[in-house]
Amino acid sequence: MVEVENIGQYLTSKDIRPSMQRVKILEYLLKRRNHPTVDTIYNDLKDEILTLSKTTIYNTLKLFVENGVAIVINIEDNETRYDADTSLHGHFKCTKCDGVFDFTVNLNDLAFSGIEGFTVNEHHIYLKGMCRVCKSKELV
Amino acid sequence: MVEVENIGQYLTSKDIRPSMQRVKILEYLLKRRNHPTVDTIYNDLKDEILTLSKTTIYNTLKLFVENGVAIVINIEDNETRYDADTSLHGHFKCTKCDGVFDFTVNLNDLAFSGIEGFTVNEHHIYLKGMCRVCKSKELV
DNA sequence: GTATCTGCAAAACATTTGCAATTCT
DNA sequence: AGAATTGCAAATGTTTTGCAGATAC
Repeated sequence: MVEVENIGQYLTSKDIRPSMQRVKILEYLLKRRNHPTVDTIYNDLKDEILTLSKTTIYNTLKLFVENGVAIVINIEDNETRYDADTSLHGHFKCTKCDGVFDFTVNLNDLAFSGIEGFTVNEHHIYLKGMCRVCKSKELV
Repeated sequence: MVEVENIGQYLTSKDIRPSMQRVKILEYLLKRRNHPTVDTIYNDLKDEILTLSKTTIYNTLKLFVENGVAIVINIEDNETRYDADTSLHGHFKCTKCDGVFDFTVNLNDLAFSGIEGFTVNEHHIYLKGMCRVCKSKELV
């Protein structure tokens, strides 16, 4: 669910008690859509939630992932990012500005061979390159 | 190149001096095709190369990736794996046996939308689920 | 003999764990 | 009160860095 009007209600429907920290973290993910790391979330929320600890962010994100509220993005090996959009979509990372962008994946246009008979539960599709904005800046 | 007859020559063509450690590590990757972590490589080669250190494996793999001899596989957030097959293909991880399998990906232009005008340099396509062997064992 | 490469030890990071204090119901 | 949650501090595990010795050209 990317459009969430009542975060507390949404968390409850996912069997997660809506504590203040959990609501704020999910709200952050849904509003920013910046595919943040734990560190990014911590730095952006620590002024709003003065007692916030990284442990709580780790605990919360783990809970979110287990209960289908968020997914893990492993587009880079030295940073684990999170996304509250759990629908099937791809992630593009611009190696120039380090931004991560969502894109639509049409599975019907992707043909996989060599894993016939396998059961697929998760799709992770990552692309890397240069985004349009960085490309236009290169031309200057 | 997955079929490499002369590893030393191949490394030289990639501007990498073929030291004994580098040749052995690449040979390992090409023969095993097991998408290993640094730790796996270390444990499998330490008896053959008694003085081998993990630092050398880290150094070597970094060099391989920079020079297009290997690619990084980030299918799991707690383990960085490597593959000496640098051609476009996908990786399937069985969450039951933890095996990683290669598969062929046929990319169609229509497959991705929302990143028009972006330049794509790398494709990372990861699937997770259960492999055929583990599925057959489940039925018992 | 000078560059490069290797590998030990220490440092740097990210993540997890143990546990006590706090907060909910 | 009792259960769940938070957050500090310590532990763990992986990767990087500094550097001295070994090796190659």
